[in-house]
Amino acid sequence: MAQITPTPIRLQEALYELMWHQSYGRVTIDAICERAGVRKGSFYHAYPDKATLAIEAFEFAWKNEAKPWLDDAFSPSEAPLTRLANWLDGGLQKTLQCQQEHGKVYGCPLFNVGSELSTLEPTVAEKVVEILRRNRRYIMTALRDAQAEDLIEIDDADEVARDVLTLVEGALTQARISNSADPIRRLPLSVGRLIGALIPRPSNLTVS
Amino acid sequence: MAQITPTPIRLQEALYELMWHQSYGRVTIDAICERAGVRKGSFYHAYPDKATLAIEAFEFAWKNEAKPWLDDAFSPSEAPLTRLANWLDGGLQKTLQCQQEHGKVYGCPLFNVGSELSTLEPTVAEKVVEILRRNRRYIMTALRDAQAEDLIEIDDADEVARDVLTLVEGALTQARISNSADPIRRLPLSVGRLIGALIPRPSNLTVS
DNA sequence: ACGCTACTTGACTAATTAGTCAAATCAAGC
DNA sequence: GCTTGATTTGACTAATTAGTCAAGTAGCGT
Repeated sequence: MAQITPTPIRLQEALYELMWHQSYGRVTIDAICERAGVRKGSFYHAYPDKATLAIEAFEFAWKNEAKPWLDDAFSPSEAPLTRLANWLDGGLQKTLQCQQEHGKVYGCPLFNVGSELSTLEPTVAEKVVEILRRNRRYIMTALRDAQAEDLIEIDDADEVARDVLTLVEGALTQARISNSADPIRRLPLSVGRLIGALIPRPSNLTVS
Repeated sequence: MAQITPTPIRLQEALYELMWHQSYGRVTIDAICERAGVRKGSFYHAYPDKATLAIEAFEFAWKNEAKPWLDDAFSPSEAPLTRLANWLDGGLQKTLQCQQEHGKVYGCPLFNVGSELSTLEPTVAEKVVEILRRNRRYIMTALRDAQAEDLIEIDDADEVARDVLTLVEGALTQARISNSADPIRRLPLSVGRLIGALIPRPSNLTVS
């Protein structure tokens, strides 16, 4: 078959979406193959197991979705706190769009799957930690700039960046559990409280 | 067999610990029965399915573990911010003890399982939401008292209580994913930042 | 056109798992 | 001690699932 997209990529996309919408454990190899339009033999030709595929799926999603989005939202061309606003607003918009389409709030696949697999598939959990760390760098940079421009007063940008990410991921998980976007809607105020400043309105109104 | 503990309770305890240490999806009925020392027929005599058992397991754990602990930590006999300190420190101590025993940090079963099941078993997720709400009330009460005693300055105790719980649950999940108690260790400072006050030392040094 | 390699297919096995059920056992009242 | 109802047991079925493999096919360089 002359597939438009190569098999490994289709498998990555299939597992990524399935485990985000359901859970890692609930997704069978058969389900991945069905969604990817591929037979099981091809799966095992491309990957030795589900965990290996999951790791590549996360990396693929980072490179093709998360990173471009974050690079845009956290562009140094914007004022530091506006970057945070763009990021939070972008997440909310994505959530609302997804909610309209599927009737569900799915939260953050990294956090969901990472928490599910930490004790069962350490290699996947390690990948999650790595990507979360990449996320944190964006926040830290913005906070440092905000501090340098006297927009906020914090002692340790790294520590506060951890807290911001923790709060945001916590809210995304709350949103998933309660199937409601409200915890995400509240985030600008909440993050503002945490860093001791008002998060402005976002500048960037595009949604992918 | 004259079991010391009745079968339903043993099943609840078995599933609770297994799904906390592993994940809900990974735990089979057989595994529950084995750990409870009970045959599968008895399981189906006591419960129609795993989800129903999970809901009762959460309620059981609330009544017998969480509530007594929270009632103690958040006792109005203590100063409001000391209550928060007791709560956070108690969680850390539990985590460290568990880490010493099993070599793993498991985080919060409510949040882990809630996030895993929100799209798959809504009834279980609803139970999780309910118990999280109970948790929030303790925080809210302490914050109101702190506000009344001019220890903190917040506009809406309910909103801030949500943020505190979100931050704490987020940190517990981070701790699970990275298998490290550090995110929990940081919590007094982080929560202090969020409510704009220094969390004092805990008064209560007992660990169950 | 030929041959080589990489990929795909479908049919297969073995193992796990949820769920059922009739028979056996227990506990409690009489 | 007997009866009755609740509980437990172990053996069973049917379905799902991971993983294998020999044979087939497509694509590419020559």
